Amino acid sequence: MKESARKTRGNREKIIQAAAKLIIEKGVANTSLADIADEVGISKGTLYYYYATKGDLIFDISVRHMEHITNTIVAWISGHGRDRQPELVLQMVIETVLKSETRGYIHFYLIQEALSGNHESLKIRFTEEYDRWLDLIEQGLRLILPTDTDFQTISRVLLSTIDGLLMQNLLGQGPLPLREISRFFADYQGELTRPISSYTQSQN
Amino acid sequence: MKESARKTRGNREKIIQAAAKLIIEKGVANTSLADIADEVGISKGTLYYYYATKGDLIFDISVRHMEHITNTIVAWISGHGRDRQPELVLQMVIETVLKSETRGYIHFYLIQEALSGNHESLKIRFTEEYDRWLDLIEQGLRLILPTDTDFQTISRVLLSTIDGLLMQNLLGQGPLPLREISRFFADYQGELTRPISSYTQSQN
Amino acid sequence: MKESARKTRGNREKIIQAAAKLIIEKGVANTSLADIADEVGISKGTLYYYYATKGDLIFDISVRHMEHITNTIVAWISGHGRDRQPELVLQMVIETVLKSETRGYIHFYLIQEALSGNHESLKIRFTEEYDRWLDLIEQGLRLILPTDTDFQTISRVLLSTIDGLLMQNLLGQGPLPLREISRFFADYQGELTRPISSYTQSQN
Amino acid sequence: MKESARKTRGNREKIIQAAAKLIIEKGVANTSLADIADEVGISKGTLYYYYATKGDLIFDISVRHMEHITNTIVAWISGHGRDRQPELVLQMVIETVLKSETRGYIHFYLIQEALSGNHESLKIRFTEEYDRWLDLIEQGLRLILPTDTDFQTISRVLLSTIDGLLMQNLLGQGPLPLREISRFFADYQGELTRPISSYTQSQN
DNA sequence: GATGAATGAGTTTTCATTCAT
DNA sequence: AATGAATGAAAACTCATTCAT
Repeated sequence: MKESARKTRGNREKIIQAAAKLIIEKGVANTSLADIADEVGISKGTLYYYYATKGDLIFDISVRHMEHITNTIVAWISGHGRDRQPELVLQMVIETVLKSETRGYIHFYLIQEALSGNHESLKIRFTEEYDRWLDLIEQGLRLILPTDTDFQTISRVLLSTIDGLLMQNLLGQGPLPLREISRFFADYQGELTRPISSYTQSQN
Repeated sequence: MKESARKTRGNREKIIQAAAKLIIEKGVANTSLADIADEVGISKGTLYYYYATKGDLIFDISVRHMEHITNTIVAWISGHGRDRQPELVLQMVIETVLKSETRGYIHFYLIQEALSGNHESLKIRFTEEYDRWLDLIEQGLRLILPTDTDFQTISRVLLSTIDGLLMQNLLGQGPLPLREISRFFADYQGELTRPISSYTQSQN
Repeated sequence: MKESARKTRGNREKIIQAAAKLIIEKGVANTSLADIADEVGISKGTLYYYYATKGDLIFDISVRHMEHITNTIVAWISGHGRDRQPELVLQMVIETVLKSETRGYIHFYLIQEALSGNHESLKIRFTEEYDRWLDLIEQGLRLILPTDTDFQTISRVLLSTIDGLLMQNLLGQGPLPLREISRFFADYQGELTRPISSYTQSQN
Repeated sequence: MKESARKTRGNREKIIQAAAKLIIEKGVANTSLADIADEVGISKGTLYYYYATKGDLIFDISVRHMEHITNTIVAWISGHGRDRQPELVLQMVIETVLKSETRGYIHFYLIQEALSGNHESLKIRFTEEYDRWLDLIEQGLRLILPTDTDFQTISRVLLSTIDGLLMQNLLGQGPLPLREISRFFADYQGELTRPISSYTQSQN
């Protein structure tokens, strides 16, 4: 019992790792279940023993990926937030996401899958998680930026910037000026209280 | 000859329009050549008369899409740049990209295709175009932001933010605070000359 | 144009014939699209050019089969009804259905498919057609049986009997006493007007 | 030993019940061994401890089903035959088969399986049992119909009618006129001795 | 220029069956 | 007795691409 349970977990892990590797290399659409099974060294049938559907597998990978991101952000906040210069903290964050080319790429491919397939639940999951990330980033920024900052907005801009940079990075855009970008956010001095001039309603 | 040349061009146009429409709705991967042919009202065989390959068609669509973006940016700079408040100009830019949900989506899907398939030349083309856009945005910002701004960095952040917001928009993230984001960029006061503190090298 | 249209129709016909043949031999479930394609001498891909779905093909075969039965019944009524002994007419009808082992079997297999798969529309179609057959049989029997017969009931019994005999025939039940069965129906003298004794309500 | 033998029998019973339930709902083809194992609450592996093959299981279910039918007919004859009006007895018989929609359906699905798969022995078994049923029905009818009836023929017609009605019932054919059909058989007055007119040989 | 027909390689998925523990 | 894990063969279906007319 214990034996097989361990085996199961081990194999699930192997499958996830193999699938993630292939997805990072080729994207979800170009990674077939046959490819994954080959990579793990099992048969397609066995793969289906662990995941009833390709979608299920992708969902599992995505959830783990999101958890990883969340954990990483949390770790930064609690561990490194206080004692460093804002700029350096930000630089670390941004670089961590982009530098690990492997980990970064999968983020894009998974979102792409959430958007292209019939994966409504995956889409929802990502949306929820983005909200969580925004909250966490806001918390983190409160530790290193002046209190009169518009934290909500800067959090959104920071998160969006990271996503955008990731995309450009994947495209092979040359070296990104990460240090300058970090400084950009660290130096932000926008006053929260200034009245907003009206152009149109801010709607989506 | 002239006759048929005109016809050819007309059909190419129809194909592109139809394909773009379908891609916006379903993404590249879920749009088959049969779908496109149907939408145009021609046969698949005819489609192949105009484009030797699905990749060729996507490439053509992409190029036109990039040109459209480039033109739009240029128009903003030359036309609207001077006479308005920075904040309003930025808000307009951002909203224009995101609001036209239709047009925006195709950008993501085309990049996705450039990254997922064997479309090295498309990837390169996108990379080059991104550089151009960065330049243009920088030019535009020089007209509305204080001269001591780090234009290069803020341009990159702005462009990345737009890409990131687009992605989140596609995911169905609720209403984005576009007005606040515009103000965020308009209010940026970071000094260009401040020395950069060293953490690590800024590389990709 | 004419050329290809003819080709299309010809191939559709070939496919239907081949599929019918295989279904008669092995039933629908045991007849794969690969089998059918092989039998016709085309590729699976080509098969899908003609029928978008296995269900579509089965539906088409079913409709043709039903039409064939309907036509057969109509032919009996109009052609042979008047001038023969009731018994002989009935015998002919019953034998025609069962004798042509080929044709008969497919009826069972198609109904089986209608019941086992997700073929709601096929089921409906069969139900409608059964109603039509009941009407037609009733018309036919009016020509050969005494006017005070309960035509509706005897039609239903006759049709059900044929279905039941078909099933038993398929099972390999030895020679069926078709001549006696025909006489059974021909000799039926039940009076329509006798009051029905009440046991319970006659509901389904 | 006794202990385990009892357990074995108990589990076999559970498996049969579960399988029967699923077959009635979905037919044999749509009932997988995994479904059955789930329904019983055992593993697929265990299922194979009790039945070496899916075919074996189906065979066992079929045999029990046939026994059930046989017992039912016998019970009618011995118990209810004598003291009622023929028509009511017949109505009861017919309704019993069709009304219990649950039980009725399995008959069709099992025959379907006997015919579609490679179940020669099952086919034979059904054929034999049909002969037995014909005999029994004949015995029963002798108790309630006039002695000059052609019992063999009417038995066959009655059995076939029931099979046919069952099929139409499954198709969803509206309410069947069961009372009228019962009366049809009860009122039959065909003389056994009338010479058969010759049309062709009565063969299958 | 245009088209209908044909194809083949690939994809996801199902499932009865086997077997070591 | 029981089970979880593994498998392989087959199934339906998709689609970019080719080609004769």
